[in-house]
Amino acid sequence: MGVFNPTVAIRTQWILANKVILKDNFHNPPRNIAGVDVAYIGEYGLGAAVLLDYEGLHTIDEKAALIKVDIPYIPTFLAFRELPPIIKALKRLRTKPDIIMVDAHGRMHPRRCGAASHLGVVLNIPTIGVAKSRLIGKETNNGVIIDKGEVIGIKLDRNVYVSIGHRISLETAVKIVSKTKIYKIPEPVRRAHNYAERVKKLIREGTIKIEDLL
DNA sequence: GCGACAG
DNA sequence: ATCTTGTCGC
Repeated sequence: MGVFNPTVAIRTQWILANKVILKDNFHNPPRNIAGVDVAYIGEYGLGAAVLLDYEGLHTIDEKAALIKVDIPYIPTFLAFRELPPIIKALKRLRTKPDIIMVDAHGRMHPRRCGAASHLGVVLNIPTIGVAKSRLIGKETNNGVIIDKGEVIGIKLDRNVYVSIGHRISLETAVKIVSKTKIYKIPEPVRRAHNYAERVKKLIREGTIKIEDLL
């Protein structure tokens, strides 16, 4: 594990948080939407990016990428560990996504810079954060998540947290998540997760060589 | 100081 | 996240 500097990381997050656009800033509805996720194979992080058409939610493209991960998982600093493999996989998609759904929190973060927001600002692409558990904030009876008097996200169903990533309003983010939700986990991130597991299995079986995804 | 803590 | 098989049920 390489060294990780929390002080620098915190400073970076505040800077990026201030660049987040909290209103809709993209062609709505989008033509397509991408889902991203990361699986682990030893010292490698396997980034997965799946692109679907927003209309029928059909898979248009799916790409994977491996990269060595030397940063440990530390709550509130997930982006520094998972974004490298995710960005590498995204760059392999044949089409640039209109919007990206990330398997993590966005604004629902102590410094308002969860991995979803971090990714959106760095790539300047609209993003939405979808997590399966809470990181911060308190929930009101109606599913609204609040932190320091600020609405930072919404809780759907049982354990599906939605927050904006970048260039989108919370209202629109919730609408998009709801529209792409067939099962508990919305399709973009669900497919990215399944794809990552599928590739991971092929690697373990030897069908795919690690070098081919580096 | 104590408890919480995305994946 | 990961270690791991089958099994019960719609």
